[in-house]
Amino acid sequence: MQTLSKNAPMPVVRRLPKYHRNLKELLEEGITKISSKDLSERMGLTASQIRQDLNYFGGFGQQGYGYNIEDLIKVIEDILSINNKYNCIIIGAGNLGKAISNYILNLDGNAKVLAMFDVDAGKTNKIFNDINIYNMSELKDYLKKNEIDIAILAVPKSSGVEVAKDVINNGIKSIWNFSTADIAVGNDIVIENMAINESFYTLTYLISENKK
Amino acid sequence: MQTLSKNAPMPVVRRLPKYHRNLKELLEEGITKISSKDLSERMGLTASQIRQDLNYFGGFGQQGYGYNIEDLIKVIEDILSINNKYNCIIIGAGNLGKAISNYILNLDGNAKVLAMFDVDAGKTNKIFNDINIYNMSELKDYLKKNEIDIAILAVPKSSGVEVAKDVINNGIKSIWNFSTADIAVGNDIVIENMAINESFYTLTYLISENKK
DNA sequence: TAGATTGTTAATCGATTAACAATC
DNA sequence: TAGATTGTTAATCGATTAACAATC
Repeated sequence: MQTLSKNAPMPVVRRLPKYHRNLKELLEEGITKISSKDLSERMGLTASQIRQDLNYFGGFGQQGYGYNIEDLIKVIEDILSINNKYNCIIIGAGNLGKAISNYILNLDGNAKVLAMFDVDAGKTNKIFNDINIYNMSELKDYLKKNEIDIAILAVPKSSGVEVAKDVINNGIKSIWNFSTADIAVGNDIVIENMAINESFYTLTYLISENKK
Repeated sequence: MQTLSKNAPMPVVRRLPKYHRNLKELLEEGITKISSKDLSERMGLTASQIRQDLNYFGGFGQQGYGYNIEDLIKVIEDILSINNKYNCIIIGAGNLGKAISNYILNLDGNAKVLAMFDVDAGKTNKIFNDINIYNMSELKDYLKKNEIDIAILAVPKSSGVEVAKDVINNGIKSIWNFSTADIAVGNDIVIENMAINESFYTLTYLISENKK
């Protein structure tokens, strides 16, 4: 199916995974079609927003009927490129790196962790989830020999910027950053931050507001 | 200092931790004052936005001078309630729960994990970061006997909703949710989601856009 | 005082909601 | 056909940027 993006706004893009998740759940419940109104009630959005969001990418519904759930799931997967294969490495083999490895393992096989890296000799030369944990000194060589799509940063703040530079210098074009470091990248590099600090301090703000 | 919030918009609130982080770094570099213009260049925002953001909470700068960094840090910490004490428990003592425990340990002592819980007998009755890991069956009793501010959910999607209900039924008012479950809460409960799915699929979207 | 920079108002831009004609 | 619901345009709302008078 042709889904020509008219450069959708990021708030719209970030809602797509939520649509995807809810539609998958509906399908599991045995439901095959849904109207924007019913979906809006389930998700706590307006029906108008759902129709507006989807129409950034195309007209996937049918007047008088609604949306076919199975079709819509495929469309969204197509837009988000969920079903491509992503080869990943994780830098940092502590609890965080391992937790991310578990998360990716539970994904439907579209992403795969091919290697993990750590500076700590106590963590390297081991296997986790069938994945080799290499020493950081082997990173450069590894990236030369393997086609890696995504470098996942699970390192302390102190080494975040340096590690990011390292992987970019060795050809990495996309970074998923779990470190609390502020990483500035050039225009041809994609970075997505899991901003744990922002999240925690937003929570403490909301707690204090909630008490008022 | 009086900082009367005129109900600041959430995008502003979520930028405050970034201001905080950058100001802390500047202070460490030995800088004591900064103009909105200089800060905007450092952070990649507009000077206007910075002034606008801060003025939701009060006038903390000085014409012709700029902002005193130390003072501004304190103001932001006050707004975000960073320096309150937060007693936390973590549900889920796998790699994710442990990673979160490490993160909180590295915070400046404002938050503390008092207990961890798990269903897996192989993980319970152990100690991690000096924290006891209890069985989930002990949760209810624990919450009766201890004043807990934040329940952190590091459980699989399948049990997310149920565990959230559990903690709320036992008096918890704030949840930091790392599970991929969609958790709906009442109006008096605060929830902050670390939406890993949204983040990953946004990354895959950006990667595909980047290739165009 | 002159220069710098804020706080704040006004203008613009973007995102969400409402409305409704098109159409299944 | 009548009813339902989309796709899309218009209206509203909110957030960002620009401009500038106030003032340190």
